[in-house]
Amino acid sequence: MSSTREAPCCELSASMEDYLKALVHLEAEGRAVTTGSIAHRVEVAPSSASAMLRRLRGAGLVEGSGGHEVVLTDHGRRHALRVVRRHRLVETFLAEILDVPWDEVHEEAERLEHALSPALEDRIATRLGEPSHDPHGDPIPPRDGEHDEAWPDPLDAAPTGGRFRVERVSDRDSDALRYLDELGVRPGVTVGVGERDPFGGPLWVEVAGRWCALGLPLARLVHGSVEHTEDAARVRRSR
Amino acid sequence: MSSTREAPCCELSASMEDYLKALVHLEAEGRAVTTGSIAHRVEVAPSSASAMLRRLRGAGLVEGSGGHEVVLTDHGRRHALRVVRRHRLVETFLAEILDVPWDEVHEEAERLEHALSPALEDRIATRLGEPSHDPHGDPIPPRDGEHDEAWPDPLDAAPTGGRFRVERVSDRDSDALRYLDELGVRPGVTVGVGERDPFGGPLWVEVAGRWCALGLPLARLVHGSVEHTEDAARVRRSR
DNA sequence: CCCGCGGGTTAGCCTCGCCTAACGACGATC
DNA sequence: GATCGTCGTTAGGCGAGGCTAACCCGCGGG
Repeated sequence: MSSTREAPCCELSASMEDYLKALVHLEAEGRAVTTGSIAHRVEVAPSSASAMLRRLRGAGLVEGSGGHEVVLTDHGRRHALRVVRRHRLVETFLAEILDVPWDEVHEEAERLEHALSPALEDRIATRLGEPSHDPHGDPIPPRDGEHDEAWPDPLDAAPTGGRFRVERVSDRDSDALRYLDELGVRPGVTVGVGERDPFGGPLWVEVAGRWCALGLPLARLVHGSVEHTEDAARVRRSR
Repeated sequence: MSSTREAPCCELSASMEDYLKALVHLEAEGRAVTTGSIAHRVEVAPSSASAMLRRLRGAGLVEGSGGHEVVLTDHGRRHALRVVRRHRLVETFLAEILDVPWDEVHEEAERLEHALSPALEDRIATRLGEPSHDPHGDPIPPRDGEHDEAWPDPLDAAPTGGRFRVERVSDRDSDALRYLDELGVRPGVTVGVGERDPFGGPLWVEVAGRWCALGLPLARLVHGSVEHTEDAARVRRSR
């Protein structure tokens, strides 16, 4: 039972797992992976992140080489992806088996992911048929092996006039999720991309025949890929 | 998100929940509820239990009045039963929905019970049809209202020659559970009570037509009630 | 009557994870 | 080239929850 005398590396605290997860996410979003961005992500003072990074370095999960760059070691990445896998399996499980609405599953999974044994993780995966994506369209890392966490393009960068296939929606804002769900914007849905109003105005999209205006912050939560890639390349790199 | 500024009483730490659970269990088993027995139950040094009891007293969950007796307040009992409810709901859920074998559910639930939101607790209960008992036959406390945690009689006190209906099996020893399961001793099963070998020898019971010998420690894990209560009263109080 | 012993508490210490405040280093700016 | 933010780290604390060692109290036995 003691948390002290375990294998020197295999039992991570819930906090450590949260930091590892944050590292994977920042990396995947292409953001800088620095003490500050990590602190912001896990909602903690920079000094706290600094201390935790020292601990993670000590555990061989992270390499910082003393400089500014923070990089997961192979070992650290394996652990981190494991946590992400558990999180997304739980989300999928809650949505499919218990009908928890997709805007609530994230918060629940945030706590449950730390309480799942490997055996239970396997059972859930099996029960769900080894799903590849969670309810938000996030890819579920495999038990072991390669995993691509990269995000498709954001909706706000899609070319006007094109069709955009929604593949993945950020799960970090529950209210936004609920709103998008009401509008019908979900992974798997294809929407029409309309005008972008000037001066930071909304982006007009057509969902199931209805036009609606999405504020930029909202549009940026929606990711996917452009269908009929005629002349899209130019617009796509407009940011 | 912060664990600091919540309602001053409503969010209990996982440790506190474990202690509250221990209190309910000791009480139900008729054992003395003292610092020592609590410490033993939560596998902690007596001094640690002492400190925690001070905290629980401070939170108005426990009354000790300074003397030796440790008693749950109404408030404390409500919280404690809530934890027990979550634990047993999780056990039932794991067994029914994920086919986790009954000797494993306890350990998993031990961690998951602290990570369940009230909403999820309700969803699980609903999904399972508001079950009244978990896989070991332990009664699940209702959402609110009265609850009887008392144990039926132990098998080792059943009168020789009678029939004994198994109602509840202690979930604390996983190996024992697995063994009992192999023998066919489960809640709902009725066994025949045979001779008790002398000098602490095993108790012979007949399960589904087969006779097997249960050591006393094992027999004491099995609880239930005597069927055909002819002349049982005498034997039942023999300890 | 006193002694020993079992059980509870106190004292003192540790780790983890968080905080704020102060400090230092580095790049942009004047 | 001096100055000022922006970042990161260090220093110093705090609370929760553990531990060991020492102490204290009450009770049964000699």
